Amino acid sequence: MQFFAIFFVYLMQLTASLMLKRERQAYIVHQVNLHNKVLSATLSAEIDVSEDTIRRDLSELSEEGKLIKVHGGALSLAFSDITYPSKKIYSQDNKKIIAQKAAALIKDGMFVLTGGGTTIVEMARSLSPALTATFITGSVPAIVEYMHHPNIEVIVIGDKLSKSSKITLGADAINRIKSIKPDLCFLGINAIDIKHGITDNDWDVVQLKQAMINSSQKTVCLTISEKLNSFQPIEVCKLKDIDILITELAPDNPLLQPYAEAGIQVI
Amino acid sequence: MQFFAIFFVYLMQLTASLMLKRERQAYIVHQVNLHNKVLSATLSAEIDVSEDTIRRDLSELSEEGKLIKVHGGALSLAFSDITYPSKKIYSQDNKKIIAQKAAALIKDGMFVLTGGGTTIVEMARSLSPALTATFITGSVPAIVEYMHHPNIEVIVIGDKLSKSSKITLGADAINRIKSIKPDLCFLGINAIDIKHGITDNDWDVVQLKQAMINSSQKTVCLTISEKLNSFQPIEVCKLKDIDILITELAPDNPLLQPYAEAGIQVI
DNA sequence: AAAAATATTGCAAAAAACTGCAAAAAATAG
DNA sequence: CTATTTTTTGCAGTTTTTTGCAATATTTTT
Repeated sequence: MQFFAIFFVYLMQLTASLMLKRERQAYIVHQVNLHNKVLSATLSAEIDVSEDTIRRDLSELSEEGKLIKVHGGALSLAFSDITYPSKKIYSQDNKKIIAQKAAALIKDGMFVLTGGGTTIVEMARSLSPALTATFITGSVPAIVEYMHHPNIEVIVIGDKLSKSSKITLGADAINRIKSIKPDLCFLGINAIDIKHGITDNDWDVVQLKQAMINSSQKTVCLTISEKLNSFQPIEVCKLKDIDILITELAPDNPLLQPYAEAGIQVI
Repeated sequence: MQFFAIFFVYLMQLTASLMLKRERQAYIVHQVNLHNKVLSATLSAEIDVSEDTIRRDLSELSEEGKLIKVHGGALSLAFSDITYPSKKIYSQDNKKIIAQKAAALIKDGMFVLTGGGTTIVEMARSLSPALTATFITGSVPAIVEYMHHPNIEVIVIGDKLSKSSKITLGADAINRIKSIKPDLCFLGINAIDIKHGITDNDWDVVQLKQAMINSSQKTVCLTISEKLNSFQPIEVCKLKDIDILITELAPDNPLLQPYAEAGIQVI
C-alpha cells in the first residue's frame, strides 16, 4: 500500500508540476489514441488544470483534426463517420469472401437448403453460372437471386412471410422442411460461441433453423468473424450439430482454433 | 488507503458505466449491424441508461439514416436494403387503370389470393398504404411488392419455382390452395372469349389457376382489352365460373357487353 | 375490448459548454 | 533587467445539452 502511495504521489508530481500547453495536448492525444475516448473531467483531474482549459485544448485539437470533440470529452478518430461507410464496405468484402468459400462447396446435382440473410444472398450471387443444382429456401431475397440463375432449380418453402426477416416462417414451412433431405444446409448465423453454441434472437426463426439443421446431411454455418464469440438469448443448436464453419478468416486463424478443436471443420 | 478505494471505484465507474453519447450511439449502430436487430430494453440494460435515452438515440440515428427505428427497438438498414428493384416499368397506363379498379375491391380484413403477371404486380403497387388484409400468392414479383407494404400480411405458396412465369407451380401449391377459402381471387388472364371461356397455354399454370378459382368465394379476372375475344389451347374455366371482369375500358363499352350478358360483372 | 408494452411529451435537475473578464505567465522589445 | 504586449489560465454567471421521471398517448398482444 505504501508503494501505491509513493507511486501516486510520483504521478501527481509528474503531471502537476510541469505541463506546458503543447505537452498537455500531446498527452491528451496519446490518451485518446490509447483508449479511444477521454473525459474532460478525468483529464482535468489527471493533469491538474481546470476543465475549461481541457475544453479549450480539445477544441483546438478537434480543429486540427486530431480527435473528435463531443459533449463530455472526446473520441478517437476511429469513431469518425468516415470510418463507418468504409467499415461497411469492408464487411461487404468479407461477406463476398465467405460467399465464395461457401459456393465452392456446392457440386452439380446437389440439393441445397438455404436460410436468409445478407451472407446467403451474397452466396447466391457467387454461384457459377454453370452450376446445376436444386436450391430450397423460404428467403425472398434469396429466391429472387436464384431465379436469375440460368441452371439451378428453385423450390420455394411457403408459409407466412415475416417482413422483418423476409423469410417464410411457421408450422407449414417447418413441416415441409422435415419432409426433405438436402445434401447441404447453409445457415447465416447471428451469434456463435463455444459455451452457448449457435444462438439467435427470434423464436420463430430459431424453430425454422432447427428444422433445417435436423433435415440436412451436412450443416454449413456462415458468419463474419465479428459475430464469433458472441451470444443471444435463444439457442439454435449445439456446436456439435454443425459440420462446417465459414468465416472470412484463414482457417488457421487463432480465433477459429477453439471451434476446430470442438470438431467443426473450419474453412 | 480509503482514499485509494474511493479512487479506484471512481475509475471503475468512469470506465464501466459512463459512456459518452456518441460512443453509445456508435455501440448501438455496431450492434444493429451485427445482429440485424436490437431491442431498446436490452440496450438499456447493457449500457446502463434509461430506455428513454436509448429511444432518443435510436430516433437520432434513425434520422441520420443509420438504422430503422421500430416499435421496441431498431433494425439494420442492410436488411431492408436488399430488395429495392424500383425498376419502374411505366409500361402501360392501361394496366394502372386496371390495377386501381382491382385494388378498390379489396376491403380491410379480406383474404385475397392472387396469381402472377404484370397486372397483378401493378395492382400490388396500387394498394392503399392503410389497407390491412392478407394476401396469398406464389408469384415472386408479387411477393416482393406485398413485402414492401406496411400493413398487409403475406402468405407464400411454396413449390417448385417456374422461372418463366416466376410463380410456384406443382401439386404442393395446388394442395395448399385447396386448403384455403379466400374472399377474393385475382387472376391475370391470357385470353378470354365468349365461346371458349378463359384459356391459357401452360398446362401447369392452368392447373393452378383452376385450383385458385375453385377455392375462392369470388373470382376477379384482370386483362387488357387486347386479350378480349382471343383464345389459347388449354381451357382454364368457363365464363360462368368467374364473377368480375376488369379491363381498362369503361364498363359500358360495347366490347364488354357480351360478357356482361353472360352474367359477369364488368367493371 | 382489455391489458401490457412501448412511445411521446413536458419538465426539472445535473452536467457541460460558452462568455466575458481579469490575473498570471510567457514572450518580446527597448 | 524592466516594461509592454501577448498568450494562457481560471473564475463567475449564463446558456445549452443531456438525462431521467412522470403523466399521457399509442401500439401491440391477448
